Amino acid sequence: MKPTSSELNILTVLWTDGPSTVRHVNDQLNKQRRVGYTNTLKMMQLMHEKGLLIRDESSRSHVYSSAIEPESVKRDMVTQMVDSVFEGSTSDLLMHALGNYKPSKDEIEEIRKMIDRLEENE
Amino acid sequence: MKPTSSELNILTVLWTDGPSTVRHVNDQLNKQRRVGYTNTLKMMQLMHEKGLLIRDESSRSHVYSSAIEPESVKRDMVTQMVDSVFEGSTSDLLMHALGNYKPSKDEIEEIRKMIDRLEENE
DNA sequence: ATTTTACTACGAAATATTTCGTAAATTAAC
DNA sequence: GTTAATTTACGAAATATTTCGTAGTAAAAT
Repeated sequence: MKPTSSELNILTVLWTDGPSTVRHVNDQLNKQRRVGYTNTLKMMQLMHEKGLLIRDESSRSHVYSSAIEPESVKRDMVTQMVDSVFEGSTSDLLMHALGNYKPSKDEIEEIRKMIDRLEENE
Repeated sequence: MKPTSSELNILTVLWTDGPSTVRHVNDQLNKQRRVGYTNTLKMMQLMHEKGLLIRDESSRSHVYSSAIEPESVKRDMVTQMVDSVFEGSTSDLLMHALGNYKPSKDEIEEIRKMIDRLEENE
């Protein structure tokens, strides 16, 4: 699954706030940039048709929720990025991500643990 | 700089093979997927207008090269990805990248070194 | 010199993505 | 019950991206 930029904005709201009306999603989006209500509505209707969103029509204000898990989207986007930009090299991506990153001590420890775990699985 | 998908394909060829004619780029692209010559030509002309490519017109077959460094594009794309998908958390991206990754011992060592270097800079 | 080949220029078509306007329907307010 | 407010439906416009067809031009081959 490779959502477009606008779709991703909507998904992020739903992942964060849970099932929501168009009104709520639109309000959240407008904290970042101006976007019209019918615009958001149309996007969410299209996403519903695509199977990206689930819609509960039982009440007048339809309640939408994400049909896909954030983990799966994140995984796919990392994979796609590695393939398209880093020529298949995950370690190259890691190098770049680490390159312009100032992690806290805690985060560094977390990363170390992750690597230790990887090493054990050989 | 946030090149589109097609633009990225062309840039990758130029980064790998250096300054090239449209013919060469098109040949390389066709190893992956069918794409017409004029299609590639048009893309590269547009990219030239945008300032994404440099064009040497001295010989009949124009020779194009990338106007931007791969490092800078990679950096920008990682940043953009962190912002749009991982809500600003680089370590979240790292976790996902490490998550579905089976690195070799050498690569693990390389990553360790990178982390050690980060820790020193505190 | 004539024909063939390869390339660029140009415009437009095709597709995908995003945005908007208007009408119809339902609920809420008065 | 009428009016006002909110929501969805629908269609279309606007924009961005990708693909293609044709014509003109220069070089190469014969």
